[in-house]
Formats: sequence, structure tokens, C-alpha cells
Amino acid sequence: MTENNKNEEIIGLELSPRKVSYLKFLLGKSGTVRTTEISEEFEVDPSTVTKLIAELAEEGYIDHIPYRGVKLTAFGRKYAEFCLKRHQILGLMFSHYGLTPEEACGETSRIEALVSKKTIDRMCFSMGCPTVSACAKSNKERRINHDTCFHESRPNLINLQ
Amino acid sequence: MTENNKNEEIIGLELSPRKVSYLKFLLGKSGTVRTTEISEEFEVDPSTVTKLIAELAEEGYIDHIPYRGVKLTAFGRKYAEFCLKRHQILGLMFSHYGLTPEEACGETSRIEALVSKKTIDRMCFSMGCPTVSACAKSNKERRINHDTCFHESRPNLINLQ
DNA sequence: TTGAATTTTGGTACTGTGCCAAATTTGTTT
DNA sequence: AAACAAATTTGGCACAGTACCAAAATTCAA
Repeated sequence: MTENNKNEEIIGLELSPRKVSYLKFLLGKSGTVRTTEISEEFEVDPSTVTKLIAELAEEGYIDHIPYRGVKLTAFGRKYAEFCLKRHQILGLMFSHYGLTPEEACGETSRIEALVSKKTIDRMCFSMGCPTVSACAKSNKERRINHDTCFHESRPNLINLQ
Repeated sequence: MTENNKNEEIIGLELSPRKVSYLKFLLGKSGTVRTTEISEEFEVDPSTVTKLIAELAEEGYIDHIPYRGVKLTAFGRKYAEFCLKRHQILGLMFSHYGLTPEEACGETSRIEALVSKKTIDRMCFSMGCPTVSACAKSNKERRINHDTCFHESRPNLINLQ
């Protein structure tokens, strides 16, 4: 792979929509994930999956053992966590404007790959670092992980003078 | 053109990002607009503009007189007004979360073509049908036109029981 | 070991967007 | 009115993103 040690900061616009979907999916799986699992999840041809995972591996987000499966790298996991949080924050935003969880999730899925981390951090901060999202099915998936946050401060630490 | 009489409802996902940009630009111009004006605005080759305007004409958004210029059709104007309002509502949304006008405008430009009218109407309603946007330069451009709105009611008409 | 299932490879396609060079049209200037 | 400059269009090509199919390669299980 070209970039084995990804130390770069996350901008948020690095990956195409499909790649973002794959990373989020992998985040919810443990161990090695097979091509077929992904192709079934997204209802696309396995060969389509093979090509995208080859690129994600090349870019350092996943490790790929041919004919075996893929696994997130440390960096890939960090990036996927950001992607999930972005999805959750945007979903909450739409929910706040009255969309149902399903609508919020659908609308978010179309735009999420185009929203920068800087903006998500700002929104997260402005929302008071919410800990529960609106659109996931299980309670586990509703938890919002703030590890990738980069705010100057947390609301509960603000000195209001 | 294939569809000369566009009576369809606006979904909001009909046009590609570039086409949305062109329509919004045309909305700010009066009379016939020349290919060069558009190509200079977006810093692309005139031939690129020619191709997109051919498609927009085919789709019924603009009238195109070859070698002369283009003009919004009635439907194109209505659609462009929706596009502008969508931009303004999304820009306001980002502003509410603390982004500067420039940031809000930039972030909006990336995602706007992917946000449905249904969602925009919901957000607009939830915001109380705001009349002033956040990201335009002139005051004229800041005014929000609610002609394309489709709410069940307006906030000031809500019967709170 | 052999056959079935999975995965990958290679080819192709389509959308969106862009460039370039060449041809066409328009408008202007002698 | 002819000729030239400027603007526009046409046709060819390209690249990213995404997808399919058929064929080849690999793995796994009987």
C-alpha cells in the first residue's frame, strides 16, 4: 500500500460515498469480513466490492488478505469512527428539524461524504456533544463516540466568564 | 426539447451539482445570458458550458438560442428559485451551528444538490419561514423567497390549541 | 481429489464533469 | 461587401466513481 502510516489529520472529504459506506459497515463487524458480506449488504456484485476494497487497502484504511477478507487498520478504524459520528450528528440535525429517524438517516446518507470534519466538530460542539443519536436501530449503535472530536473545549468545561 | 411542459412536482434531486449552480447563476441575471458569462463565472471551458446548457435546454429548464445565449423557462425559474431557497436554508442551518457565512456557503455548495425539497420545506417550517439568509453578499440576495414552499401551514398560522 | 462456492481479474458501460482542437457562426471593420 | 476577430459549438478524448458480466483463480468441503 502506498500510505501505510497514515498520520494525517482527517479533513472528512477523503473518501467517496461508497467507500464511506463500506467503512461504516466494517466498523459494525468484528474480525475479518468477507467480500460476500459486503456485496450482500449493499446489493452489488462481488466484483464491485473487490475493486473498492482494493482501493481502500491501497489507501491504508483496511488490510486485505486476498480470498480471505478485510479488516480495518488502526487508521481505518479511526476514520470509520469519524464517519459514523458524522452520520449521527447530521442525523440528529435533521431530526431536530422534524424529520423522522428514517428520513433523517436517508437524507444524511446522501450528503455525509461531502461534509467536512471541521463542520461536524462545530455542529457537535454546538449541540453540546450529544451522546445519543437519532437514527440507529440498536441502542449500542445510538451511542455517539467523541474520540475523534477536535473542539477547543467541551460545553461542560466552558468558562462563561 | 423532450419535456416542454414541465408540470411535475419538484423533488429536489433532479439535477447534478453543476446544473444547480448554473440555474442559480441564471436566476441572478436578467435577459439572455451568454456562454462566456457562465464559463467565466465558473472558470471552465466554454465548451463545457455549451454541453451542460444543451442538457438543461433538453430538460426544459432553459431556452437556448444557439450562438446567442440562454434564458430560464418558467419552470426553470421556479426550479432555480427552489435551488436558491435550498441554498439559503442550508446556509442558515450551518450558521445556526456556528459556521461563518463563508464556511456555511461553502459547505452548502457541496451538499445542496443532494437535499430533497421535502426536507428543505420541513427545515424551513421548523425555522419559522425565515426571511433573511446568512450567506449572500447583497441584501437583495439575502431575501428568502417562499413561493416554492409546500408546508401544511405557516408558523404564524399554527393553531396551538 | 474433485467439485462447489467464493473471490478476483479483465472488459465494458454509463454519469458527471472537464479539456482541447477544429469547425461554425456572428459581428465588426475597413 | 469582404475579411477578420471573437464567440460558440462540435467532436474527440479523459478521468473519477460506480456498476455489471464472464472467465479465471483460489479455497473449502465432501
